[in-house]
Amino acid sequence: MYKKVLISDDLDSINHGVVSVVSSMGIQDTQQVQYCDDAYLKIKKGYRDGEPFDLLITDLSYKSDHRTQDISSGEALIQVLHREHPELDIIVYSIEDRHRKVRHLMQAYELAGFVCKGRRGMVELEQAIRATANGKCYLSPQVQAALRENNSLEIEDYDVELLRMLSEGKSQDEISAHLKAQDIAPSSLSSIEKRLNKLRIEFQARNAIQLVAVAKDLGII
Amino acid sequence: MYKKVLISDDLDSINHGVVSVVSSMGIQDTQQVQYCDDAYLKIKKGYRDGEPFDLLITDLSYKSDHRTQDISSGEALIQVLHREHPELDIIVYSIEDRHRKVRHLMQAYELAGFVCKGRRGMVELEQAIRATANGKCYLSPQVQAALRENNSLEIEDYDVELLRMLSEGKSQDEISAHLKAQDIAPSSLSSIEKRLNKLRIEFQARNAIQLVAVAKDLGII
DNA sequence: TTTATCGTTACGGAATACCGTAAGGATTTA
DNA sequence: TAAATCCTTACGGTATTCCGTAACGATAAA
Repeated sequence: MYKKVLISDDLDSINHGVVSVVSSMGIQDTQQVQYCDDAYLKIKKGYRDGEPFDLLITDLSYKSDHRTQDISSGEALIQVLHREHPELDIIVYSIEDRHRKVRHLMQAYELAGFVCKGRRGMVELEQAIRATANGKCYLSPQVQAALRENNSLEIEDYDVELLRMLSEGKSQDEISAHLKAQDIAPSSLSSIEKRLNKLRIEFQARNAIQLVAVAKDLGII
Repeated sequence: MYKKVLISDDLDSINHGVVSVVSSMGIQDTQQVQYCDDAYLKIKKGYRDGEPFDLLITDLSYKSDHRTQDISSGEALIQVLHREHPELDIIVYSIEDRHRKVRHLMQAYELAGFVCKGRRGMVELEQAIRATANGKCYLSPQVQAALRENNSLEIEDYDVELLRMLSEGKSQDEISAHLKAQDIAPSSLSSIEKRLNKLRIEFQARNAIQLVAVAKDLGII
């Protein structure tokens, strides 16, 4: 079982609940933070002092406030920690349940677990801690299918950029000009049309308006 | 001070935190539910038994699951309770902090308070309970400006419906036909164009794509 | 090397969105 | 009542999107 656990969530009510779950499992050394930067510093300090954390439970979204942060999102925190300390177990505890996103996170950062906040979130979180402490990977039931699916058509950064510019009101002509100016290929109006057409088919959208709406719903932009 | 409090939030971790706040204030009779329908039934039962709740603390968004619900959102719950029991104090405890939405809820349903889930959410919730128990209205600091602002141009249900249909990929022609079929006026293509043009100006959008994107960001659709 | 495939670009036509103008009707104001 | 204002609708022109076709070059396969 884990000895030293760090809990990071910006909402105090969530943090309160998670701490009580972890404590009730007999883990003595639990600390909690509300900012990603604090989480990073605490984990770094743990390594420096020779008493490293062996589990991080973190949210994904952190509301920004008056305190300016170097690390402003849970994913950014996970990314840097996975790079610098790949042996640290990380469980995401988030409202996120979109399979595409879950799969991306699990695979890109080799997460120990992913628990969806929900009606049984605390119960599942306890199961996740027990499982991952034994080296097993844990996923909340509603996202267990995430890893099995292989959405053949992956969205590239280029597509996201197209969708983003569309959502900012740029015409396809302007997008073409912008890409040309930045030496990004393909940049022709025709190529942009073609790519957007592919995206429309993929997301079953009838026009660019619905495409952007769907992309927003899916969290792509 | 309140004697009997009902807490409603679909996330168990949030509920856990709110219960501990309320209990720590010395309120003995606190109950909690995770579905809007349950909240409604419990409150109804309280009145029937002659021991009504005098405060409801509720979230706004409830994730739907296998249990089909008559009341599927916090706003729907608030609406029906405000109509049937206008004397019941209601505090919303939500992640929502968009002023337009907060103002709408506060004014339409005469809420006792609105607390934003955040880093100090539990502290603010306690303040809110103390304030509203004394008949005062409470708003979290970050939304206190909501009531003072008077966004002159209000969005009507009609506009929302237009934006919703746009986001579903309908052409303006199809929207016109749909409105005509439902005997909703104005329904001419020209009127729809004009109305969308007004919305574009209001939201500073360059075209319908950006308009829908902005409307989604603002939570209008 | 030759062939096939894929990605990029160009072009043209149809559909749709965007934008100004104006007529007619309903409502409000003088 | 008469005038002014606002709302709805129609119309026409331009811009943009949508969609099919095709040429061209790069890369991969035979």
